[in-house]
Amino acid sequence: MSEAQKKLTEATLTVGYVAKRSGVNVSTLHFYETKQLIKSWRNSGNQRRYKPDVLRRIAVIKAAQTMGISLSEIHATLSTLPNNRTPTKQDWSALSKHWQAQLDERIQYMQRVRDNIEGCIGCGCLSLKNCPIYNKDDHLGKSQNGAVYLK
Amino acid sequence: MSEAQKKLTEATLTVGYVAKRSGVNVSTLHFYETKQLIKSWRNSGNQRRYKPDVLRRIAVIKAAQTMGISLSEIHATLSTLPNNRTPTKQDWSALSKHWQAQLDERIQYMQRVRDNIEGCIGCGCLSLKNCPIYNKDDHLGKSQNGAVYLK
DNA sequence: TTAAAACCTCAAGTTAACCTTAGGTCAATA
DNA sequence: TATTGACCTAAGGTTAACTTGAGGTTTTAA
Repeated sequence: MSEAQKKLTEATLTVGYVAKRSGVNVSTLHFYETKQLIKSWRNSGNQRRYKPDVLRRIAVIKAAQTMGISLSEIHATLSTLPNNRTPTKQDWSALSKHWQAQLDERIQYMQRVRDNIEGCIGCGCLSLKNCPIYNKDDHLGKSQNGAVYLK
Repeated sequence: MSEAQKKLTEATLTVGYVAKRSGVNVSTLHFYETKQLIKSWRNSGNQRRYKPDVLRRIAVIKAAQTMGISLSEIHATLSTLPNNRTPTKQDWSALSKHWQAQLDERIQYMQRVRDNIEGCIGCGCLSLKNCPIYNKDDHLGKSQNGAVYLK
């Protein structure tokens, strides 16, 4: 299908509209594009145009960030989505399953921290060698640092 | 008297020793000092010397960071410790209680996210207005962003 | 005593995830 | 048609929490 036909048959969104609908800044959309988290094409005047499913994509990015997943991890996971077609509900569901598991791990780790923090602060394990908090035996400890932004 | 003996009798620690014992870099100790998280005095040659309780302080800082508490929050909490005497076990215990509560909140929030993420990704709340994840009604949502580093 | 190891300060670099600004172009509307 | 608002790029700024490097001093140990 030609570009012209696409525009006629599918709704195409401007960057300003997408920004308003998704609640992120235009600059963030630019930024996400450089990070290959979203994509767009250009109209004749070099302005960005988006397919509507970019909105869900952004929502997913934001949700994942809320879970403490970094943009690079998000990028990795998003790139498992089908490239040739608009993702289905099943596609998105699989993503959420993936992240749910990560989140479960993090929650368990936090619980362990919570349950040990007092003893740890009160104890004499100054070298941090025996501290249960520092002995993360699950692979959480080995994973690259994932910042959790709870804003 | 040798410096080694001094360490035994007066228990004053050098920056290198503290770094090794606590597992952080010397540069980090410098940095923490500029942030007023720890303190030291200088010997005649302008080198830092520490009281042994700096080790516990560092352990606490690290533990709090593990819980996702920012250095500025840690600074605020640490400054509630008595200034005039070495903190007792009770003092430290009070600190841990304080942070435990915060951690509980974060865990609950994460659980809410986990329990809602699939529905949220699958649902049509593209404006993010009705999404349970974005409607953090507890004061977690209003707090300054606290990065959780799970390295 | 003297060389190596440990310290010192100050400035600048690093990473993530954006935001801001400058200097222009494009598009919508009165 | 002309103006205003929306867009564009590229570079540089921001914050947190550190790290690295340069250039010089102090301590320790053989």
